[in-house]
Amino acid sequence: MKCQQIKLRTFVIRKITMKTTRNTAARSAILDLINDSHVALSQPSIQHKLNGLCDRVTIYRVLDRLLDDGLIHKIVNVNGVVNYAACNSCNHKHEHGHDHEHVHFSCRVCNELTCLDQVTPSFLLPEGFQAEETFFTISGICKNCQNSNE
Amino acid sequence: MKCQQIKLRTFVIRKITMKTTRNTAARSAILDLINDSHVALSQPSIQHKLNGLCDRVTIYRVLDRLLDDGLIHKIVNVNGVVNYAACNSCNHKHEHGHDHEHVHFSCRVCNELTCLDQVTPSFLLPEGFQAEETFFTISGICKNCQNSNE
DNA sequence: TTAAGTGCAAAATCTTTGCAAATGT
DNA sequence: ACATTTGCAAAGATTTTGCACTTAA
Repeated sequence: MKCQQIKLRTFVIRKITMKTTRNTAARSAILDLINDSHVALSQPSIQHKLNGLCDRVTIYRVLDRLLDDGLIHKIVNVNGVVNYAACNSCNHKHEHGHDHEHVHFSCRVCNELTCLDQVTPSFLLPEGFQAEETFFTISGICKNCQNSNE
Repeated sequence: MKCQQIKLRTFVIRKITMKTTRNTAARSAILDLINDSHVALSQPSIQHKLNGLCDRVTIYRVLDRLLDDGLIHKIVNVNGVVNYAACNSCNHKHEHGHDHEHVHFSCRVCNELTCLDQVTPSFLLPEGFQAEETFFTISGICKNCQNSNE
């Protein structure tokens, strides 16, 4: 309860002060990486791909900023690892976070996390529960690994 | 790929050697806690409830063992926190993990994670993807918080 | 008795914070 | 010029590992 209020307040402050976003090397490198990737990337994998271009901490901060700016979204994989992906299919309509009604697929073999923008599961909630966001991840074997196994 | 093989091997060894499970104080206390809870519990919340009865590390190890024995299942909440719940509705039919087709509900207000055993979403995967397990979590406001808000 | 389980200390991982220096606009 | 962003060091938080000690069966 308290936590929610604090978050909301921070958000309002950011919008009022209207900080300008600077196009730094770190920011564009990270954004390019995420935009060019067909799978979601974790901080460690981004760090590895950047290969020392910038500090560990900078990556965390840039990712937070990109989230804030609505350019990427955050997906927690089934193993608890946080991943980031480009916001192609979001329409930002929810009050509490973006609209990410689409499903994610977590491959057991290559361990990659893919957005399945087309898939929208249907479900019926029991009385009394009010849904705001869905986090649907299906694990199994992805297209690539399936094909390369034949 | 390599990781998968190692995991499989460990699993086989455990089944062959057939270790006997000892009914220790820690194990039964933790299992009781999880069985008696209507929501999923995280390691920190279990540790708090046990109030120093056993070591932090023991809790991790007992939880691993209970998972292994199929008495509990693991749910990663939308914030990445790992939770554990009793295996009431599992039917253990999958080769890669249990069958947890049911949905979990994560409450934004009380932060509790509940199993919705009745709910089974339907979806259609794109060609090439092979589903084995589903990890479906819906966040919003749970029954309790909805009611207490009226 | 003795293998399984535990406690403690220490390491490993991932993430956040504070502050001074660097940099984009 | 100056507010934003970065790097570094350090702290937090969570989970794992090694090893000697304890305990259930």
